[in-house]
Amino acid sequence: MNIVTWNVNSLNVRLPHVLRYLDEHTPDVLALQETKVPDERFPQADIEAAGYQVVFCGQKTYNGVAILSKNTASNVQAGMPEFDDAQRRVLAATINGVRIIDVYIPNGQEVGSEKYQYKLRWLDAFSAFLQQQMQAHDKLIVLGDFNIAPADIDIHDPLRWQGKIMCSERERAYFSAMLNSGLIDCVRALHPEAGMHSWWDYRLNAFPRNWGIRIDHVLATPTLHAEAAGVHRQERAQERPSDHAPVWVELAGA
DNA sequence: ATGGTTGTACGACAA
Repeated sequence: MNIVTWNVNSLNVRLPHVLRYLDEHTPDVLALQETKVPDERFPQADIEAAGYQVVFCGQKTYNGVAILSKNTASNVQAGMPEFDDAQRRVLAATINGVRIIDVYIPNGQEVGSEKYQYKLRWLDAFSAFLQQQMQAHDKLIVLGDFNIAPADIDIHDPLRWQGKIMCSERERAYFSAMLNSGLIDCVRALHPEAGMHSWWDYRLNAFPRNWGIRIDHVLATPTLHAEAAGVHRQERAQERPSDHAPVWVELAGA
């Protein structure tokens, strides 16, 4: 199974990019974040015309997640049952016998801010939700925009970013806990080298300078046997691109 | 230089 995560930063703007990507790469599953589309206006027909099924959970202006797949999704769950949240950031579904959890983890804005506190509360809830999901499913993938750079090797300029949002010790501790629970960071496991960035700021000419950070991740149970992974960074070089590139993983165990 | 760009929506705010 080939699975991809992509923060598209508005599906209204990026629908043509997504349709072309599906045509070029034909992934089995594509998890999107920041669709910024209410459910009643989701472009379901366009995606189905491309040969994909889709489940989605969105809202106006902010957030929003969707899972596109060749095969049917079952046991679809929007949001975390134990965490009442107006922000649409979680969508779980079972596809090809694999539990897939699509996440858009809060950005947090700045360490110490109110939004940072929300990010930490949100991560507390997600940790509990993930633990429950892992107990229920032997084959599980959690993927999406984590807004966490797990280690200094994931940052173009670690000194500049030290202790900043997405790099603070408290945020990284949540990521480490997911690995300690038995999940594998597929891209890092297959690519120990630096430079596997997934996000480049629109500002400061960051992409041409390769001032990137690795904050989009695919974590999988060892039962899924990730055998190849990478970043489709050419998508960041397209006309009117998202500020994130797709991150893909090929799994032999599903 | 603590800079600047994009999306949403039409003025800020989020990222």
